Formats: sequence, C-alpha cells, structure tokens
Amino acid sequence: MAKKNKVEEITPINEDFSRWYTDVILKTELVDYAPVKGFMVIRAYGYALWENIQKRFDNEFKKTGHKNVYFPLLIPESYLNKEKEHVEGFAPEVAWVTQGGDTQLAERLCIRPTSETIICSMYAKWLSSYRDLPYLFNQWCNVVRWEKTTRPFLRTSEFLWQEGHTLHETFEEAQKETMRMIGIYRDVCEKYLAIPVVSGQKSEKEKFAGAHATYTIEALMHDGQALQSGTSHNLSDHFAKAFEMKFLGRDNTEQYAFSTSWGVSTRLIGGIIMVHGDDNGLKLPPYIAPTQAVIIPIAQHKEGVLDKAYELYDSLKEQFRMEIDASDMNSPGWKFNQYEMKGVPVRIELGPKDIEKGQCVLVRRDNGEKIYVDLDEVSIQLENLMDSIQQSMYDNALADRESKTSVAKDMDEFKKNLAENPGFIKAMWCGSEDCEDKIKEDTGATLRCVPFAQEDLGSDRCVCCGQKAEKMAYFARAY
RNA sequence: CGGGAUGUGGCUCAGCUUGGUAGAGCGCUUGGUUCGGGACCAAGAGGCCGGAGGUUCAAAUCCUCUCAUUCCGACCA
Repeated sequence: MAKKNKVEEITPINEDFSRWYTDVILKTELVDYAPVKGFMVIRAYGYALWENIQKRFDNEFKKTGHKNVYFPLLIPESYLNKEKEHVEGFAPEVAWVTQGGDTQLAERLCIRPTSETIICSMYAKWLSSYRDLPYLFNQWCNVVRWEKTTRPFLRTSEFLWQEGHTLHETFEEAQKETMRMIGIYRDVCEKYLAIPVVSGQKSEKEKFAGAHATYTIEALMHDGQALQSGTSHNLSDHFAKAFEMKFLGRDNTEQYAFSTSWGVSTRLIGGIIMVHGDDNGLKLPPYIAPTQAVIIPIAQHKEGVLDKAYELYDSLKEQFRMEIDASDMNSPGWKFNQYEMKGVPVRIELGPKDIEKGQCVLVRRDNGEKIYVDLDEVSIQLENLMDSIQQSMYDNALADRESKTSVAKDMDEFKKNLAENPGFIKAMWCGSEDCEDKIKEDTGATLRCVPFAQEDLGSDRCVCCGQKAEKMAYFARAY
C-alpha cells in the first residue's frame, strides 16, 4: 500500500474552476494524459470508480431484460454511409484505418464513433419474424471521435461507454423503451451518483444524427455550466430502412423494425467531480466510491494500536470497501488530507486514547463532522453513515442547482441572469430553430432540453421572439 | 480549426534578455527520532533542458519546423 501521491495544493475551486478540475483529476490519480492529443490514461483509482458506476447501470439494464454483447471496433465505410443524417453528423470526427501491415485496404474502415451501423447490419441479418423481437442488447466498449478541443472525462477523442441498441415491432414499443432507458439513467444518476438531473427532450437541432427523437439528462456543474450526462434515442424506422431490418409481421406482411439506442459514458466521472468536489479535492458518493472508508491508525508505533486497527479493518472489509493506511512514512495529518483529496467518504481514526475508551472516530468527508463510536457499533454506524452521506450529497447538489436556476421572460432578463448567476435558465420557447440559434449567438447558452416536467412560468411568449410559445425549456452554457 | 501562454530530475519552478560543461524547494532512497490536521535530523540517488533540423569553436539559451499541455473562441457526448 505504498503511497506515492504528491500531496500538493489544489487551485481553489472559485478562483479558477478549470485549473481546479485539472489539478484534482491529476493529483488524485484518476487519470493522466496519454502521449497522443485528446487521449487519456484512466489510472487505477479512476477505473475503480468507473467499474462501480458500470455495475450500477449494468445491474439496471439486466433487470430490464437487456443482455450484453460485443461488436467489433472497425466498421466498413460503406456501412457508415447508409444512413444519410447519421453519416453527416459523424463524418467530421471519424478516425480511419486505411492500411493493414503494409497493405493498403480496398475499403477504408472507420473506428467506431458509435455502433448503430454495424449493429443494425447484423440485426438485419438475424431478424426474420416478429417472434424474434424485441432485441434488447447492450455493449460496454470504447469509441473514438476526433475532437478538436479535449478535456479528460468531459471530451476526449476516445472514451468508454455503454451503448444499448434495441429493436422493436412497433414505433410505440420503441418509444416506450426510449423513455424507460432515460428514466433508468435519471434514477441511477440521482440515486447512486447523487447527481440531480433534468430530463427531457432535445430540440431538432440538438438531437442525435439519424434519430427521430433524443431524450437527455442534464446536470448542472459547480460553475453553472450544464453537462449532458446521458442520452436515449428513438430511431424510429430510420435505421431499419437504411439497413433493411425487416421481419414478417403478425399479419404475414413484411415490416420494418423500430430501433432505439442509448448511452452513458466516462463523462459521468467528470460530472461527479464537478458537482460534488470542493477546495480539498474530490468528494465521492459512498455508493460508488472505490474506497468507502479508510482507517488511519494514530501513533501506530505504540503497543497494540496496529493490531487493533487491523482487527477493525478485518471486521469491516466484507461489508464495506475498506482501506487501511498503516504506512510509516507519512504523518496522520498528511493522511487526513490525502484521503480527503481522494474523496473517501469516511475516515476512521483509531489511536491509543480511543483504544483505552473502546471507541474510534468517524469523520465525514462531506461536512467534516466527527463522530465518536464504540468499536462494536462501528459497522452499523458506518452503514447508516453511508446512506446519510449519500443523501446529504444529493440534497446539497440539488440545493446548489436550484440556487443556480432562474426564470427569464425576455432576453434582457436572460442575459442578466446568465451574467449574475450562471446556471440553468428556464424560459418559454416558440419551438423555432431561429430563436435557438439567436440565443446561442447572443449568450453562448444552448437549449439543453424541453423538460418532461413542464412548469407554468407565468408567460406564454417566447423568451427570444415574443411569439406565442407553448414549451418551457432549459437553457445553459454547456460542456 | 483560429488567437494567446507553456514545455528544464517524480512534482513546482529558476536559469534564456546578454550562448561558455545544469540549479533550488518539495518528493524519492537509507538510518534514526517522531505520530490526535500536511513532523525533524543526517547521509545519498536522480536531468544529455518535449522532439527534429539549423546558426556557432560552443546552444537549455538564438532561428525554423514539429509534438503535447493549457486558456479563449468556432465544432461536438
């Protein structure tokens, strides 16, 4: 358990948020930069976090009948070209393989930016009857999108994600699936990542290339910028028609299937960092933290301290993701700071004075509260603490989001809000792309979504053009 | 992809203007003393200065190209 961490200062979060973010991800050893621009190495601590996130989502996918599969990394160019909107959307950021060994390929191959095309082409091959449906498959993989500006987790040229791809007999069924999955995304984010999200529909302009409709969950970061955190697409029969996904229906006629796709990525890690983090570094939700509690022995050279510490560790390690830092080279104070920086939800201090009293000290990362607990009650107290920290992190994130959410009835108010209190702006929208464009041009804010939960803002006029508007939308600057 | 900044032991940086054989602090190793919020003493190890080319007797330093990071815009999960 050698500690190699360089414990150094982190730029204060409100002084320079970007630098704070970079400092945190590097110093907590979540990631490091790879030699190729836009690529990152996910280090052990970062990957452990990703695995815990994966488990939570994967569990929900399985519960709803989805099975995991794996499709290849490389896709022939001709496949990509089959769906017009899709190829136009992705072509600018596709990476190509043109050579194998020293042989030039007859057809160049794209490194998947997403897998609709290859998956649909295989579905087309397998599908013959309505009895085969639905297809409910998911894959965990990497994708490559050649991005111009990159930031670890938030936008990298390669990232890890899951992509669900389902096939249905009817449009209605596909729509139901699309909504079900965006609901799962919302629930997992809120329950396990402690990130409150706004869920709703993307505008035509912002929807997925080739989709009939895109639904999204949007989270708000500490700096008031929004982060698109997961999307679910109803692809209708667009890909079915492009890839000949046909089956013989109940009425003995040939019909096109209806498909959906949905994904969340390692970008969520960026969200966790930027929603919960503070001046001391990371603050990880207990339900997904790689280490839920760390035991730090105090005056560990003294008779019996280490024995007692390990005894405690052994008694908890089955129930919690535990760590014990009995390294001799750093002082307890150093360790306190170290594990706070790494966002470990609970620190357990155990020293000679505690042992005398048969107790230990639990210290919460989220609010610094110290709790003195009898040694034989640690397990149950820790269990409660996990729930209470999780809940309180969610509550705080929600309160923070609400404090950064405002209503605008006209553009003056819109700009004023964005300048004075950056965050979500709720406003009426007439539905035109012109207004969407104009708002973006004038303010830098984009339409994040038309939320499922519509509200009465006391106006029925578009915030931009003043025409009659029926939809309430969320706007924000976004990552 | 445009504009700015940066790149020197593991980390943070000095040295560059005015070319002349590479510096500090932290970290690391070993030994000892410490230990309830970033301990201390002593002795050590470690760098052809992002990469390539050029100018020069001589380049971390000057010139050209290139790669990467970062910030600001345009583009996208």
